[in-house]
Amino acid sequence: MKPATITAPRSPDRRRAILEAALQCFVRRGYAVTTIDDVLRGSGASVGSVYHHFGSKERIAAELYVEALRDYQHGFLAALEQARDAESGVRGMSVYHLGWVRDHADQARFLFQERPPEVEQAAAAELREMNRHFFRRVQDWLDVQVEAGAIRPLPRELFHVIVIGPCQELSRHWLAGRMRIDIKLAQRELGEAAWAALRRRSGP
Amino acid sequence: MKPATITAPRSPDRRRAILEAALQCFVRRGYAVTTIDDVLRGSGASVGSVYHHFGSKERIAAELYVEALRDYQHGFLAALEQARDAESGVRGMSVYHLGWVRDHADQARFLFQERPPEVEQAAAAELREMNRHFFRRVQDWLDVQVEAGAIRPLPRELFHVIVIGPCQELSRHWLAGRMRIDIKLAQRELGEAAWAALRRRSGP
Amino acid sequence: MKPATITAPRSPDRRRAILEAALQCFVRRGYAVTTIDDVLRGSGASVGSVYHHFGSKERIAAELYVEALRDYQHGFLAALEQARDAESGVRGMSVYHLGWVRDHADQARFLFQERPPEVEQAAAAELREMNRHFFRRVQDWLDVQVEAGAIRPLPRELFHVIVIGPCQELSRHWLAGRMRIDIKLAQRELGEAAWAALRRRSGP
Amino acid sequence: MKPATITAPRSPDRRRAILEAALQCFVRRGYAVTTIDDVLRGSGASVGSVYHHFGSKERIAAELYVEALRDYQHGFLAALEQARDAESGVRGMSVYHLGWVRDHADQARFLFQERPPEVEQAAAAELREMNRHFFRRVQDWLDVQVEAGAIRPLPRELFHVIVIGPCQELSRHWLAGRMRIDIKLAQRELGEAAWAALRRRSGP
DNA sequence: GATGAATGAGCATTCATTCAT
DNA sequence: CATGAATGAATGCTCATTCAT
Repeated sequence: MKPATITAPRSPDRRRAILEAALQCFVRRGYAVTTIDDVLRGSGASVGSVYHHFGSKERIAAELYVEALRDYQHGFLAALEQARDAESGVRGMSVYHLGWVRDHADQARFLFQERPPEVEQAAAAELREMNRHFFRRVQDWLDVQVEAGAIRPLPRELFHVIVIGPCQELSRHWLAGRMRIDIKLAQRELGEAAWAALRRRSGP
Repeated sequence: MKPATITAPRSPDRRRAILEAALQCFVRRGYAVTTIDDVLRGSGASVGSVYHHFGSKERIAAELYVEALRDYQHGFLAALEQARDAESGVRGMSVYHLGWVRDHADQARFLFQERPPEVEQAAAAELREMNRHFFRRVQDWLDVQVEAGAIRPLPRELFHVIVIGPCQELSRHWLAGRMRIDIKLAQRELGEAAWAALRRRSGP
Repeated sequence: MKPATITAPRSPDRRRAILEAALQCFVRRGYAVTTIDDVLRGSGASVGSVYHHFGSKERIAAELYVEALRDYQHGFLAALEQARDAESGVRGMSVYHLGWVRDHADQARFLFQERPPEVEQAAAAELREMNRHFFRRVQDWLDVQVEAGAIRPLPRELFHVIVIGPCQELSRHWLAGRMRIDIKLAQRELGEAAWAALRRRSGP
Repeated sequence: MKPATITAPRSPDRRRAILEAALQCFVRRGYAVTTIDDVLRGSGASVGSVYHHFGSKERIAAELYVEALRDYQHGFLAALEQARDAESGVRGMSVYHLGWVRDHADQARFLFQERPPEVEQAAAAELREMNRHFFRRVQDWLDVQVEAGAIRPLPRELFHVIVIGPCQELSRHWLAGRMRIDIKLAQRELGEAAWAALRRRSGP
């Protein structure tokens, strides 16, 4: 008599294992240089299994890419849209970005450090849709704040660049292990810097 | 095992031609994906010649990397050290970075977008030395300004990140052709943003 | 980067076919000068298949080397240990050596004529073990005969050299086709010579 | 005023240096695996210089081969032909062979361990002539001894093999560093063994 | 779903050799 | 005589992918 343990379906575990091993490899050695064999060794799967589930190396990467980006954007919008005012919104972006990077280091490495063109291309359709939606909502929020006079008018490209740029730069160094800094401190200071750079200044 | 046929035109610029072709390739297709053959076709050199001069694909890239970084850092320090005051120094960094990127687009693409680990490693010794010197001098300048009360005290890592981060982020998008913006405008606005974020604020 | 076309006949003897083709090549042209392509043509396998099974050219050779040596040593010990007395033991070694060479000409060529250092090194661990066991057992036999007064005492290194040396020298010439001689005759005469050189002589 | 030192011609030194470096390389790494570049590094010569003097890698080796063999054979015949009787002749061969090997270790390694077919072929004409002369004279000596009843009649191939085989086998092990033995002892014992194997035995 | 042997185009690199200076 | 840049065929090996079991 078998005990009543419910045997979980193999397949989802396999997929997960493969994705996780692949992420490790992409992030440690780089996508272009990672071989399917590396992924096999890391996941315990067989070649056949990998190709059964994903069909190609590109598509493994594409799946990881989309998954990570979706998670990042989802949280970003949630944080932004529940902000009470312009200042907490702007500061919140820095806080969110750095927090997400800290909590999803490998996904962040893959998303922000590597951008293998083949992969972006393989995920292009889905990416386009996601980005369109994401940037529209960020822009909507921004337009409201500018109209309300809380944020100074700026070409929209610069807005994103001013807020996220420092976070990204810091993230890159931090993720590469080239910079040891307290993330909480960075969240505060980069939020402060972003707000200082964007807020509407009345006086001189 | 039998040898070549006819020795080709002895060009004193073989090295240069190879470096330039390689840069083009690395930047268009990516380092990992560029083949020596691509470089051959681009430069008109023969395999043997490439290996005679550089010894490996890595070392071609390393040479390009060091060369580009040296040029960037040299100009950066020159701009910084001839600045009259803190404000023009800070604004000057944004101006310099974006200007250098615009004027050396391919070198910038290679330096800032691609960072193949093998290449960094191949150039590691030289890089370490260059970076040590560079950051010491930047830091020295910064210490003076902070001491003089012109710039607010900040962990040194954040300083660089706040000034260069937005420029880098914008550069990346611009170099990737994903953003069309007037560089002069960006120089002004990102300089403004950086200065707003760093200057010592007296009142609220 | 796109893959193969049609999977070829799944032969359980792929390994064997590769080993045999490789032996032919190594022996005809020399190990260093044999190309993987030669082995491919000789075996009908594909590059991938060869590397799937062996991993490197060296390891193909190492496997052949160990296999041949094992066979040689196994038979040698069997012959030695079933010899009735010292004389038949000593004569038997010459007989065995020359017989084995005649019956395994290509393996002998590989084992005794070529000794590519890379190959010995690739098989080093296994070889060391085999040789230790082999020489211990030969030495044990010899010690008994010397103690019994049938063979004159000699530094152990010289014993082997006196018995096998002439066989080896003859084998080399014979295998290289530089000497045409009746092996049976050589077995008798070299056995005779070895015995004459080793037996304990009573009178002057 | 220059001092009266006679400046020796450069060329012979260069040739020597190249030959010596080549011998080292051939012997340490193997002929097939030695590159012209190895020889350059070892000799301080330039590619051009090597090709000026020798014309090809093969011909460097051929020259070394012939030179070594000539020296070996010359001494061998001298020793043989000044022997007073059969016994001292036979013993003398072992003594000479082992002595030459000890005194010309690298040349011996090249001559006896490596026999790259290309090299033998490149020197074929000269070799044929040398060997013909050498073996004729050895045979002549032998015929005399057999006719005089001092040495038992044997197929001529076996004669050489019985005398030189043990020396060769020992030399190989000794040259490879696999055997540490006193050469004087070996000379005596292998000479003894050879004589025991060849002398005409009167009684049973 | 899983497995792993088989495939072969493609790649980085080596190396003997030539020849203009 | 010496030098070393240039040549390019050849080589060992990798790797994404297929497919019979």
